[in-house]
Amino acid sequence: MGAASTRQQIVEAADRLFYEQGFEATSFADIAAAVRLSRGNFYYHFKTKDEILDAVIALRLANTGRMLEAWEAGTDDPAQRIRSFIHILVMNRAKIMQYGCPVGTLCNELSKLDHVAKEDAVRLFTLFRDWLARQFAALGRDADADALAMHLLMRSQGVATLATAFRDEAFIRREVEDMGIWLEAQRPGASRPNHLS
Amino acid sequence: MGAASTRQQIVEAADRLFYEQGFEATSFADIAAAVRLSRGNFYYHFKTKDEILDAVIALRLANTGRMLEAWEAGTDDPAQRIRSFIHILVMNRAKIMQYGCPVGTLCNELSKLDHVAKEDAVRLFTLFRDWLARQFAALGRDADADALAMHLLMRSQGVATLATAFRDEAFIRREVEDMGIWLEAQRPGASRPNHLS
DNA sequence: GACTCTGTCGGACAGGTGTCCTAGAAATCT
DNA sequence: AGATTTCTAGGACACCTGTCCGACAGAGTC
Repeated sequence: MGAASTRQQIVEAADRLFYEQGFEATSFADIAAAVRLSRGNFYYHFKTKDEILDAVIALRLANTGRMLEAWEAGTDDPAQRIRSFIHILVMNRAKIMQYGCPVGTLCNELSKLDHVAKEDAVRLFTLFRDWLARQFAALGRDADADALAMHLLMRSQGVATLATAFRDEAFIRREVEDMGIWLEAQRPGASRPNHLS
Repeated sequence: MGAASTRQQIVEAADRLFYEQGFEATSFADIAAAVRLSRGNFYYHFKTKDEILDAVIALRLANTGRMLEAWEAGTDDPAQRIRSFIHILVMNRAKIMQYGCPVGTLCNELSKLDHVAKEDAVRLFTLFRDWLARQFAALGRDADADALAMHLLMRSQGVATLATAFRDEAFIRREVEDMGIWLEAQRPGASRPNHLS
């Protein structure tokens, strides 16, 4: 098993632990135990804990990018692509009810710690934001595409937070359905009492 | 200065620090320094860190309860009361853009830590939830009052999370305005394309 | 064979953690 | 006044943190 594989194992274990326990609450020892490696040996692969965090964020950025590309390749209908985004709330409901949204909770934690990697973590949000905005633009909502993207992002974040607090699966499904109805109302020409929703 | 006052000072400092830095990232030493007390002396007032957390949650529950009562006493119009709730996003925008929502971020952190006080923290959400549901019921939406309350809570949580990530005040104001429009559409008899929003 | 490079180990290091104790100051009561 | 309770200071305790080092095993190269 070469170095690349070990390094990758470390990053993947850190990715999972940072999500499930939080960045601060996860120690070198935790990650070492998960990969079954001696703690001191980490110094060879990563000089500091922040370096691991950078690697984890880079991994998440890559994974997210691939996911968005797959959604884009899956269909030509922008609305259908947006529905793919909405659907992750249902697909990942079990983990979300336990640990929240990986992006939102990480950004929150890094903000509180005033961590240097905070901006990097926000790039995960930006990835979704820009992708969603492109879909809304393709849907014919060029003028307010970014506002619509932020609105949808906001909804998914709010759903994740409350789902974690109340562990309420029915709530997730109800709000996801409502997001679908909202999305339908965004098609140009549809009757829209609200300027956003 | 008696014990009650010192104890209160400790809890208030812990309240602020838990909000700004997070529970895990705040040490006894941090709180001691903030109150200008010797670290070891904490044992007299609080046996463990969890006891401080309990006291902080109790303080927040009391403060929140008082705030809700004040909103209720301020006007007889349920819609106006709900607008008071929505308005805290604008009023506390500076702190929210830096540290997020005190309730949401605490619940997220305690969920990840699988902390015993998690349920107590959720009671802060429940306080808002039940209060909002009562207002929606008074507005004539008895059947789905709780769903509407959760929907509004979800929106405020989502706005807080994204506002922290992007530090975007215009986004807050735009979404707050949209929440006002949404609220107007919830009056019984108003035209509503969505079953919730 | 000797040599280098890569990867791993076990442990050392200084410093911080939550917790806990004891001695004494300060306030209160009789 | 003396006695008693309330509060505080300072530091000890064992443990854990992120960081870092020196020794060494194995593979590949000359």
